[in-house]
Amino acid sequence: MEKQAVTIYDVAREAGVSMATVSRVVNGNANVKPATKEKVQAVIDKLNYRPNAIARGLASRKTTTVGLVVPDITNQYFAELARGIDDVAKMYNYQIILAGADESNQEGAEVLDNLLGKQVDGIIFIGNQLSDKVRERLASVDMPTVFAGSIDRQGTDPSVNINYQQAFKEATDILVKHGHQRIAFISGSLNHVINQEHKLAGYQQALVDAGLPLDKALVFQGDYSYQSGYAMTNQLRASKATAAIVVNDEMAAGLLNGLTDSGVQVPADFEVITSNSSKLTEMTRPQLSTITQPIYDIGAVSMRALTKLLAHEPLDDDQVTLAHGFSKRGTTR
Amino acid sequence: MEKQAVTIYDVAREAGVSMATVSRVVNGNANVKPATKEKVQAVIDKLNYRPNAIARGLASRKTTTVGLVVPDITNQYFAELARGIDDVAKMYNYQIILAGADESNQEGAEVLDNLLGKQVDGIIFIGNQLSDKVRERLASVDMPTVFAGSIDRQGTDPSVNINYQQAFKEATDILVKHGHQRIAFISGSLNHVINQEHKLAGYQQALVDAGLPLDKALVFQGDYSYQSGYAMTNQLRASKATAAIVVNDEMAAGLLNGLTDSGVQVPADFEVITSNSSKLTEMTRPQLSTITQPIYDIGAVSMRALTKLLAHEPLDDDQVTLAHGFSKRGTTR
DNA sequence: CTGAAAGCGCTTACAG
DNA sequence: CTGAAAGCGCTTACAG
Repeated sequence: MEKQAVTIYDVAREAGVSMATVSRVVNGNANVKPATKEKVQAVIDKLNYRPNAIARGLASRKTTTVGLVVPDITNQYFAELARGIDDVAKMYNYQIILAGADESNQEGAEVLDNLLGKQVDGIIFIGNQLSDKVRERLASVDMPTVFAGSIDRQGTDPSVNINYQQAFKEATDILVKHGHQRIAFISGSLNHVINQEHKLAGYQQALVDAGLPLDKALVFQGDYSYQSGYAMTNQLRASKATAAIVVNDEMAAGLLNGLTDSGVQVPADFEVITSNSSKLTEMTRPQLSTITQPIYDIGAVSMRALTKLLAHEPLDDDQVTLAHGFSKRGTTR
Repeated sequence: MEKQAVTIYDVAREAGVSMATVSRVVNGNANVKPATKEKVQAVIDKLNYRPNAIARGLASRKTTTVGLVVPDITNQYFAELARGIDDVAKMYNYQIILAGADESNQEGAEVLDNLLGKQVDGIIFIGNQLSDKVRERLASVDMPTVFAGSIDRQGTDPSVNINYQQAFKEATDILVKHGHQRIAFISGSLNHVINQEHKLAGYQQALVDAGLPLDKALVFQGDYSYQSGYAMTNQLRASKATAAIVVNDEMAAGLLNGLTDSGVQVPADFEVITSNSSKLTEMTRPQLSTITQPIYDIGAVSMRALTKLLAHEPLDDDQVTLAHGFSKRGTTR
């Protein structure tokens, strides 16, 4: 089908040199006489030679390809991370293989196997939770891996995140200062380490510091979707909560609209803080007050870290923590 | 770095057969005695053998990899298309290489070259407009290509879309019926064929049918972003328009919020219809009335078409048109 | 600075 | 039904 146009052999013959020399020119190897280099380069241009990355990958055992494991690319947070990753990958001449891995089923391991079969040089993991199966498999092949905006139970691999616990504590503090006695925590599954050990922990710390009780009836688990946020509205109202802090923007948007639809005035009667500062936070009305995090940068820094790993350069910092902030918008007073 | 665990040679030796036989078993070739097959499979399982896709790709000249060219994965419309594409790709055991190609600069050609270097079997193109440079390059290599939710000037490659012209005509008809005399058309660049020849054409047709004048002052060009929609507000008001139809949801969300912020009541004083029915249309307040299109399916059908192309199976239909509809929500009366 | 040759891990005719 | 061998298009020591 594809007409494998010109090979390294063609340019070697045409330029009157060996394949090895062509290879050196293509790869920018210094040990080539300038005149030779020019001659070869001319032929390359003339023949419009483009090296076959597959052959190169087989011979060198490096594919300049990295796998991006991501549960759902239509999620704004993940998509913005992916954008940062892809941009930096491009800079360093890596390609991204998308590995959509729905976290709710067991396809993660299969997806990973496919990636390994493709001989990716490394992996970037985005997601709420790494399944045990996947972690096991990952460990067994010792593939360079970076976690972007994601927390692994083990914490042995490099990662880039904000300090979720601190950010959630601060956000909860704001609600506490506004006098709320019953503040809800709207989470994804609490089996996800990032929720249980980081975000929930920050929320609880703020309550404890304020002398408020920890009431389990104020902790809700959704599935990160707009719908699950919307569907939570009645339960939330029944809990007598007067404010909520939400772990992701899609659920927060759903919740906000649910509240509004059931006649609750936000922020007058109920305050909401979300936590990803994705594009969505500007689109709702009122706009969502949010913990701010540099999502694009988290992705970019993660990919940069992976390129270092692959080049065997030292990482200044294994567990990078970027700065977070808070943006007061329309859902807080 | 990577320990290339076991090769086909290892399992051949262990199973007491030739590499060729192992290859046949792995590829499900029928010409293997059941007993042999079992024996080999047992060794494969025992050694946990996973074929090296790179070597396979080199030998067979097929990589089971397709390139996905997409301008911005953080755009909801594109992301939902990508999701459909990726899901079907997974079913047919294809991997997706993400090729982010900002349409505003010239990196498209480079990105395509990278894809070709990686020996992808085919390409799915998502985007507002294919640059001439890219089209040229694409044509010169005759790579199987499918356009997903996207229009190419030539229209020679297979594509999956809705009937944009008809959809925009119908949507404009609705606004006409509501008595609007000045209906704005909020577009991306009019140099983009999909806008000029399809969406704008449908809008204009409705106006002509209704005996309304075509006023260029009512046609606006943004860059598809929320910000560009928001920034258009004042101009739009100055145009004396009382309704608008918008080519994508992010701009529509920006416009809606811009109108609301400047004290315009939507839909009482101004009606808005958007056209992608992405998740965003539910998140705004009021929720956006929208042309509905099966975005996920457009992606899925596109990828399915590509798999057929790659298997040299006939395509029932080269230019697939899926059904569209209209969903009345809060921004129309 | 340059070339000959082996090898990367597979698939694919070709024989039998 | 199975195997021996060539070949996919490169890179990489090794020599010189």
